[in-house]
Amino acid sequence: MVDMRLPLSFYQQDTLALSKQLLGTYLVHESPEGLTAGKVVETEAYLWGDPACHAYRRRTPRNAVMFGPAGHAYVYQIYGMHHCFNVVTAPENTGEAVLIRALEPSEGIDLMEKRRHTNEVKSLCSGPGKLVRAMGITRAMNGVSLTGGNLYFLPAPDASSEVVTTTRIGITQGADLPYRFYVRGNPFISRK
DNA sequence: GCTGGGATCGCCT
DNA sequence: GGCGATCCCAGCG
Repeated sequence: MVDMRLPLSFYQQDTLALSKQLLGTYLVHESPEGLTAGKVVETEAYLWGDPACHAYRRRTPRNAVMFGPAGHAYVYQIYGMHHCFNVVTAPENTGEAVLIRALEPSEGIDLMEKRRHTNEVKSLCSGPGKLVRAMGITRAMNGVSLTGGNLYFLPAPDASSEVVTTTRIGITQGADLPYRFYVRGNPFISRK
């Protein structure tokens, strides 16, 4: 059987380009509890020199993975209780990443409902903290490869849909930068 | 050592 | 729509 997962070269694209390229792809997690997958419908870019980026100041233990090679997972805890999942991009020693903000659930919806304690499919993955929970992604997966493990992306099967570009959510620094992207009209995004 | 704030969510009004 | 939960860690002293 052919391994369809997106290759390393996919993640070595320019970060803003990749933020848009990721829309329509499928994020898959083969966990011990079962397989879950969803279509990426909302992303945000965090760039080098961008004050909202965790790598803005310097390399620290928390953001170290962002400075590593592209195609790895950066998972961090936020507000003491939630986690966010990012795709590391850019060459080594350049801290850039794409935050995955929302998925349209496609596989393992029962398992997602169990993990999220809700049966409302529209809200299973409609936010960065929610999708991490629904997909069974944990802090222990910070730094894992997206090209050689059980967490990976599959190519977008359909023709690309219309992408809306807007400002990012929940930040104060760099709030005016147009680094948020989502699939127009998709009901599974975190907000308009 | 301390302390303030954060790429959020869900419940309450 | 507003706010409290909750904790790691960066930055400063």
